[in-house]
Amino acid sequence: MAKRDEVPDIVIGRLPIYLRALARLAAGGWEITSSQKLGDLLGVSSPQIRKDFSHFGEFGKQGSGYRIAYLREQLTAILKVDREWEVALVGAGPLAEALIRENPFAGRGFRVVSVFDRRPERIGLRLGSLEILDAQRLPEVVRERGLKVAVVAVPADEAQEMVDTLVEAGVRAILSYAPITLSVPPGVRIQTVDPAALLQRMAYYL
Amino acid sequence: MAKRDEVPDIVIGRLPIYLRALARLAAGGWEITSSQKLGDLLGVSSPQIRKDFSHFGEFGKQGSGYRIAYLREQLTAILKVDREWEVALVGAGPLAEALIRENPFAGRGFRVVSVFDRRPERIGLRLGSLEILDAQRLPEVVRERGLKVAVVAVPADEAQEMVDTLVEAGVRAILSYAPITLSVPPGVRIQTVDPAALLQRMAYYL
DNA sequence: CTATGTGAACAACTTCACAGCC
DNA sequence: GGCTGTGAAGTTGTTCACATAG
Repeated sequence: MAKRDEVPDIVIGRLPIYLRALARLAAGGWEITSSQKLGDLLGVSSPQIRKDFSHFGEFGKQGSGYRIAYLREQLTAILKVDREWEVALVGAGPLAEALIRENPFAGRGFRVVSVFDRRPERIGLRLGSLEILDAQRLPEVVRERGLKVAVVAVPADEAQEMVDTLVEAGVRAILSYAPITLSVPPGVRIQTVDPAALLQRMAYYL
Repeated sequence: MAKRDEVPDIVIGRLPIYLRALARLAAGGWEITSSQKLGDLLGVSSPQIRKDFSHFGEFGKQGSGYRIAYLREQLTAILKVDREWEVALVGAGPLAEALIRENPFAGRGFRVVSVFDRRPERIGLRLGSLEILDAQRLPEVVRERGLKVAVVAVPADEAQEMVDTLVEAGVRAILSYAPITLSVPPGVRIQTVDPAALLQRMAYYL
């Protein structure tokens, strides 16, 4: 039962969370789970989880629950992370270095394949196994490799310009670490990581 | 008109975004703005913004709009970021290093005052001006300094343990970079930064 | 005439509760 | 008996539209 027709974005946003939890359950040796168990683990109600899944199909067995391996397959396919997207990393500062070193995208559908910086003193250096390229070559490389995904880790004043360049070159999903709201044309997605904003949100309750 | 009685958390979550935009407007020399202008800048509807503010008071002038300086004062006070919260940073890997070097919390109400790591080879080293302390001393330092806020940047398997220790020592707001759902008791807030989850969320639309 | 602040109308999301299947 | 999948009910959040103030 399900059309992928108009699934609310808020539901899409929870699928990666479910995937995270399922990966851990699988790593812990579990093969089966239930909406109840998953919900307890995540602080989400069990009907919420069942309703979320129901937008895409019927993944469980009544009476027993969900086979974890199968559910992961389904969710990764829905999110299109059952493949590895090549990612451009724009900005080669300390944060970019941390991203390359700790690689939080590993095993989650993304792999950084090229790094760019505009500062002459950084161009040509290596970050992990990647050579830092001149930001001027960004459009060329994005187009040649057909990159659709990028991570932006440049100062706030340069971010919009970089985003415009990326979009122009064909990128359609951008993760930005610049603490500003960026504008993109329809059909392009952008998400901002703003740790200070998250702290401020929590400070209200202190 | 307003009780701060029961303001929806989703509204609280937007205040830092408004603050970000106001800071930029102020930096650009603007003194006055309107819900319309702010909304255009942020991709939010103008009634949304007015309604959000109305939970806390009346900050504007009919006919003219909002004085940016005054609005910033009010919002920082509401979020309790009109002061500087001292923050414990747990985990001294590359990500922690990037946080210290790029300091995304500067000017936004938070300052990292101590860094901890459990690995003997890292203890005693410096990160910026801070000496990396033995994670064993965490409860002691948190208690002595009365820290209420912490950032967790340790591997996923160690995160829950660190969170428990922090909470036990009195921390009440935690920002975690571990890609797992962590559990905290009532009265303690936690937010997770999971860049891979954000990318996965966007991948759905590719 | 412009732009806020806000009840009332509307839309979106979540939870309930139960039929149906394992 | 246990747990899913799902319409219907309930709740929460957003937008409208206008009275009101500058």
